[in-house]
Amino acid sequence: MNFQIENATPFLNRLEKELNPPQFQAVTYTDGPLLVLAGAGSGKTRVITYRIAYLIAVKRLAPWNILAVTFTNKAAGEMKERVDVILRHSLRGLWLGTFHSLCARILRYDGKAIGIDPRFSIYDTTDQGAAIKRAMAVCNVSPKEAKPAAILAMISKAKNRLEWPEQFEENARDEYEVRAARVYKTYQAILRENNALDFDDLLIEAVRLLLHKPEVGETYQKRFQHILVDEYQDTNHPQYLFLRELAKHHNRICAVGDDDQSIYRWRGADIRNILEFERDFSNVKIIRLEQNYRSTRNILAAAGHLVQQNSGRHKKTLWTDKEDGEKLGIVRLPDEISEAIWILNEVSRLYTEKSTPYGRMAVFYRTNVQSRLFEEECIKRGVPYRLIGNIAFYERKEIKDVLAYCRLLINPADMVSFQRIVNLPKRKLGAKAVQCLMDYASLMKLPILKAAKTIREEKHEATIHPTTRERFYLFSTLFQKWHSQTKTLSLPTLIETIVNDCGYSAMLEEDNDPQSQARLDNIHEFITAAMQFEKRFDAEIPSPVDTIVKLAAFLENVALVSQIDQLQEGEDALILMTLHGAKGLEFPYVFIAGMEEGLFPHSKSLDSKEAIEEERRLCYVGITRGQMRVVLTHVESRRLYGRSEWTRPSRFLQEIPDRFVEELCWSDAKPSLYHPPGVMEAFVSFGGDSGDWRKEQFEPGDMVNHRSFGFGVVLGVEGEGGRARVTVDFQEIGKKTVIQEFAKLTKV
DNA sequence: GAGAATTGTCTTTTT
DNA sequence: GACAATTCTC
Repeated sequence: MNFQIENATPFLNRLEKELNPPQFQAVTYTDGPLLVLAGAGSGKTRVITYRIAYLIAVKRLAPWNILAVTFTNKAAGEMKERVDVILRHSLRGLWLGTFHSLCARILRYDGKAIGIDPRFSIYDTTDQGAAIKRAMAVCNVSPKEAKPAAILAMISKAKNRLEWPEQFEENARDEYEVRAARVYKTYQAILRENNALDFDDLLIEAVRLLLHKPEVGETYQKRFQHILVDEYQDTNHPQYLFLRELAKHHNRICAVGDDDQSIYRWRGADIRNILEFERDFSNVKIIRLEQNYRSTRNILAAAGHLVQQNSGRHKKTLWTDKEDGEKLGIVRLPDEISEAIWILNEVSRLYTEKSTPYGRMAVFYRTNVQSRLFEEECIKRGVPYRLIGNIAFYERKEIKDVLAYCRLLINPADMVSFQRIVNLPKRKLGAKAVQCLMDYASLMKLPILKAAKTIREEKHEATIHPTTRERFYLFSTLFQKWHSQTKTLSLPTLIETIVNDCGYSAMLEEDNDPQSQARLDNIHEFITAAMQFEKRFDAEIPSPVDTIVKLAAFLENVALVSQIDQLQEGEDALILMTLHGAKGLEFPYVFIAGMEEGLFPHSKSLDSKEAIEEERRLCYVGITRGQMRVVLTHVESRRLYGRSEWTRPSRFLQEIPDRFVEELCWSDAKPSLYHPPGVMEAFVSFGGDSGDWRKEQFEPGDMVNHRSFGFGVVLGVEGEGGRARVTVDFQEIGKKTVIQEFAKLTKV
């Protein structure tokens, strides 16, 4: 057995040296189900990776017998890498991936047993949208009486309860739900017709397979002697069932998580999974990891007191042997613009005065719209920044278009893809003709691409004009051609050929849209990704494989790997992201903006206790990302959705005991780290002498002087008096809008 | 079928 | 206020 390591003792010694006692126990306990309650910063990932290594190196397990599940592909990738580094041993056969990718894998191997064609497409949110709209049209439900997204949400919830359309119909309590049930049924029929599964289907079909085909289930149950799950607090019901079924035989499942960091209830995560783990599995051992290696005492205590307000949680007390550190800063500012200015002032200051690299600082906010001001402020000052988690690469239109071509090549029955590209670039195949063809295909039970090909010969089909039929035929021949080339072309060249042959690149080159070049670049990036994928693929599977198989594997990868790792290493940039995006990360300096009632906690969570508790956990997650210093900002009035409103400070601010907090207020005369010049100095004087700069009226054309921005010319004035917003073209830094009473402008 | 006008939406997000 | 999605108009 070539994966064995000759001598396990050095490895064991190393474990004892590098892990604290509870961590060591969590890595080496293998007698039964294990729940590791790992507080923030307690070395959770470490435990999982070392445990995998331990199982292979000491327990002599084949990688093949281990199943490790994570929530994101990024986490999966990092984990594999880390185990690689520890073991320096082949991990071939190790199943490590997300729930969705592992379920897809099982279904491709064994889905046949429950009637699933292994070539199925995976539909993402956009594809689902197209399918649901079609289903609604079929059922005569207009998008006005029910929003497609709302119906989809209902369906997804039903699926998470494992309710098939029939049961959903039975349980329907009113006319609306009865109709929703009909749409659900039709939607499922459409997916089946297109040989497609949506994300929820991947999970529930895998569960169905395991439950109803014991002979299939058994092989997996026997195979996976050890199962490891990360972020267990975020599992939903089908995921729980999936694990429970797979763990049946060996009963050795190790779940790692932190109920205090459960922040995805709104998308189906069931916190009860982690709270009731002991009930779900027999003879459970619980290990708590309570030593935090990340944050100072003040940060930890503040976060701990905050989250303590929540009911129904596993009790645990995090501790650290680090020093107290600085208190948490709380800053109150007049509006969201000064908030961005203030935070960026701090960032610049830390950068210049303390030589803190930008990459060691992060700004978190509750909603994505808040990011804009920070982004603008960064641009104005030339501070490099990295906006995390906006539009995913594979969500871009041009990429989805190319993907649709590829998918149709693999799965000729995929109507959603067909519909997307049949007239893109323009082929004079309008919506009506396409609809007729789709009806024809459904009627004849033909894959849509086959229908496009044969409709030319269909003499009885009078609804479609012969010329149009010819065009459909022409379209289908493209795919025939590509199919014949899959034997000779490499994966990237195949995709390139597709993009060129179908006229897509020509279309982009010809039009005058300034975005087109960027689109072309994105497509090239996509082809590069295909190239890299092929390289990896060839390394793992050395025997020659038809390109069509690689394409299928690549699409699978793309469908499940939503966004490429946006946090590039070695690049020094300020990190901007939502609090949700922050989970699992850490930064020496953390700013959390928008600590106001209605924003954080968000207005949509104010009327439910559970929702508020989730917001509180989110705040806990945010604060515990900080290693050295955490500053929370809130504003008096905030402009949201076009209107400006007065706000109240977030309740979370009051829930942190005073002794861990210092109010950083502008009237504090002593200059401190959190009391930068420029804008802040304006605040200082604000309380004291009322200089005439407050009353002064500026007009466009006035020459002015600013304490830190220097000389400039007024371009425009909005409003009156101290609150007026004055736009000035500064000599040094260019155009900028300042609020008169803080900017302390003087006429020259 | 393309471009203009209007309407509606505005939490978090992975798969 | 910003943006996307839909509907209207030619």
